[in-house]
Amino acid sequence: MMMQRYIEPQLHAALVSLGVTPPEAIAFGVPRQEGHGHLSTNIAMTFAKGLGKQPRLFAQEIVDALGQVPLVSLIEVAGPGFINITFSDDVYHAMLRDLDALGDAIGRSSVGAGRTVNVEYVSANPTGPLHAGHGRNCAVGDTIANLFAWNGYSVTREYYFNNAGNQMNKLGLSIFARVQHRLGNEDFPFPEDGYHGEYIHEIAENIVRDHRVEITALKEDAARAFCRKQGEQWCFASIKKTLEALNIHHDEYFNEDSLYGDGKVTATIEDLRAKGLVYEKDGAQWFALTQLGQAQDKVIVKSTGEPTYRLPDIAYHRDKLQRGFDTVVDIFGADHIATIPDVLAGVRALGFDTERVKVVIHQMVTFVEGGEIVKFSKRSGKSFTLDELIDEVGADVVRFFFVMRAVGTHLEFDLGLAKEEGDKNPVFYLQYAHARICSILRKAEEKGLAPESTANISVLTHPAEIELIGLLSRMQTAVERACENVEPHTIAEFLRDVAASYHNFYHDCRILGVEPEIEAARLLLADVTRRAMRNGLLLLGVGTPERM
RNA sequence: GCGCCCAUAGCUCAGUUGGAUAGAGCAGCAGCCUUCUAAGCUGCGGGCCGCAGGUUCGAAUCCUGCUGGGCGCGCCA
Repeated sequence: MMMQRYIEPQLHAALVSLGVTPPEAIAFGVPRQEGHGHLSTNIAMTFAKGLGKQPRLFAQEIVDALGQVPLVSLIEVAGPGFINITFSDDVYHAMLRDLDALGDAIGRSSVGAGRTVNVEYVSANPTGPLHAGHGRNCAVGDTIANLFAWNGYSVTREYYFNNAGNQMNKLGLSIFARVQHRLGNEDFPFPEDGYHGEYIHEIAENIVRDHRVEITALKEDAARAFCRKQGEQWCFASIKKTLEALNIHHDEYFNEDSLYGDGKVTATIEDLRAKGLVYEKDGAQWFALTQLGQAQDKVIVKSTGEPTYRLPDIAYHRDKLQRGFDTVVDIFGADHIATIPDVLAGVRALGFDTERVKVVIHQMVTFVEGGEIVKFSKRSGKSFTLDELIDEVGADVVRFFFVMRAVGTHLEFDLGLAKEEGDKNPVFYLQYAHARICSILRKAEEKGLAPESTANISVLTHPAEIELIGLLSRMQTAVERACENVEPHTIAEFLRDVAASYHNFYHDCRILGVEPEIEAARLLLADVTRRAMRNGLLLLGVGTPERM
């Protein structure tokens, strides 16, 4: 598939003939600069010093040892000692054949075949609707899960939640107070740090409407618990509906509470204690993190007997590793950054290889419109929900905007640009390329033409055609690397390049109505491009419109 | 004060794991539709890659120290 396979064995042999032991994989790069060939290697420069030779001269020795290589039209030494390789068009034609033979599997890889991965994302507690900022975790997490799937891994998408803690009690109390207000008890105090959202009113209203008799008959404790349960159900329904709109579905909803039920929390602290990592101070149990190289010890069980979040988090990660996943991926926002080293140190102390755990931390999101920072919904003045964001700009734009930038950088979400339904919006650029191809294929069909694998593609020699094929041939590598480095934005970048290259090809090379042999070859190239674009968009969770 | 992340064109960001003359989009200017979708294409202008050292054939990229911004630093999660 990749170009380098047409030169690597020969290069390897040439190095051996010069008495050099080649590295396991010879490094190749695709030169940016026109005139530097299709592929380039710095192998001569990396060896020259150790051999006491001048890089350029050694490079020339390698080139001489290579001699003539089939399908290679030019090999030359350039710059400080690069070896630039220019292939004949035949290599591109062979690559296009290979791509076409993949059918709808273009961009897929099997590097992860037989391996399992658990990707945990979203994981918002059911205390309210998802807010707009949650969108990044949703889109990044789901795209990363897709990346693993496209690389052949068996993927479990997991949502971890806690419906038992203080926050849930606060939710219950807030709803209970609103219910009391509606039942005429207007002086009932609203909890100090309760939830003020509009949805609390909505939940209370539902309870009064549907459960008036029950709620008035219950004692206060039971009524509060009832409100909490109703709140949890409402919030979860809301969250799932929002995720559904983004086409996100989890396989597993893991309740933190279940870790207590089956004794895993207790077992975890006992195991840590057995290793001498737990001690008592001021009535609380402390986790001796300093013994594990961390800055300070932390409380792991409060003096009230309740664990802090660290303990169940360690138990949870141990559980995931014990479930046998080869890789465990956590998607967190930057606000959770401080907790990760503690949890990993705990898991490691329990004898697990934390190399298996990949933590992806995405930075925060700022919403901007017209140069102003947007923090609250214009409609309600309350917090800006993910639902509202989807309503305003559409699910495709939401998913794309949240993954188009590197996860490690702060993201500026330009609402003005996102709402733009025209040429300025980057997601439309990609979708337009796809729709444009589909349009051509429809037109071809009207003429009784269809893309055929048997087309004589050797007539594809235009630079725009060659460039497009070269780009498409790198898709699988792009998908593999995006997964390995957990960098979903590189897929967005890659697709932009493919779309641009296709638009160029479209502009320079007429497809329909030219000489039949060329028409057939270009039709096939267009269709291979369509399949690649379609797969890329699916990978990002973005729609693949056939008309725009 | 400590930890993690970030700093690249007027703005938003890429930068192929250390490579050759640092690239896109937007904004600005100038062009291209009697034929396949102009939501497209082409050209022009725009840079001390935050600052200062270091590592080496070679640094936007790696190391150290500064400066400026973000997120954390609880017996909250």
